[in-house]
Amino acid sequence: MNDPDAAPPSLTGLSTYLLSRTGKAARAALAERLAVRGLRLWHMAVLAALADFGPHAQRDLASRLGVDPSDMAKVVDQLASAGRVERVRDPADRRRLTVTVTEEGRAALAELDTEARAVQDALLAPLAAAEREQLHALLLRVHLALPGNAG
Amino acid sequence: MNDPDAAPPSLTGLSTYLLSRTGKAARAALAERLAVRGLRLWHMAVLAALADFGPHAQRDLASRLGVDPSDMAKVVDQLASAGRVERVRDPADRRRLTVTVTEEGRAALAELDTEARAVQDALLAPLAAAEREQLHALLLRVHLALPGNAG
DNA sequence: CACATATCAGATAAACTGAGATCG
DNA sequence: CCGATCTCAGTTCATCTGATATGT
Repeated sequence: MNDPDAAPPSLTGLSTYLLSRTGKAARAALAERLAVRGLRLWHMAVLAALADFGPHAQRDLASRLGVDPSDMAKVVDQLASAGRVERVRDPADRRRLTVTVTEEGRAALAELDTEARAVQDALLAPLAAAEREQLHALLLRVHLALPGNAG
Repeated sequence: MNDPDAAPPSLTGLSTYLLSRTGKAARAALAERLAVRGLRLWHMAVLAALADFGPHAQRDLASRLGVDPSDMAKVVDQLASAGRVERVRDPADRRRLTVTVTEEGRAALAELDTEARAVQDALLAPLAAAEREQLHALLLRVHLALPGNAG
């Protein structure tokens, strides 16, 4: 009760504060795990987008993931250097670079997903399985309504 | 369905991703509102901690909110310049600065809370009232289990 | 002397901005 | 000529480190 590190009720009474805090903890925990492989969160996001939706122009990748095109250039460059994606000029529009995930990329994504599940299990440890599903369903609806995620 | 800006299911299937994304959106939306008053999120957090728990040594404020003491020095300094908190030397231990919220500070906090509620209403618009309470209860349990928030 | 507190200066990483090169 | 794509360089902001001054 008298925990000197307890958060202010004025803040914990706000769902947005809890979202912000738990989201930050989730991100930090996963980022730490990816760092030991020399990867960052955007690397995983790019691999996931390519695996789920197939090859993208670099511009479309940036748009889908909500990241700046100039930053996407660096991320894709790093993934290409590691052999996890391939970049080829689109013959139909030679401004565009078509990015494709490689087999190494798919394998890496599978491992990253395992890491993410482990982080999630740790984070959601206080919740029972049914509660986790509830939480996920609620979050999914909130996420879908975010600007730029229109369903 | 073919929305070119839809997020990858590999990611939206992870609750941690949804937490991270919605949390970021919540933080950004509130930060934008506070910015027009020349405030940032930490300012609100400090005011909330002082209002909820009474005066703190600056070091204890940093510890409670999980922010670096060197950064807390700046935040408190800005709040003091705006007359929202007061700093006095602790006579019992003259290394310590006891920080107290002023009436202006309390008034500001009330306004910030109104802003936060508005942001929250917008963010959680897709959910019914009972669902919002469910979400809040689940998040609260996850938050309490985070390292440094031991209850 | 060892430790704690507050503060300052600098490092680091993430996100954003602007400009240039290539191409449609 | 205008606009889109990719890329590089630089800015901004938050967070973290290190060092210093003061006090216990």
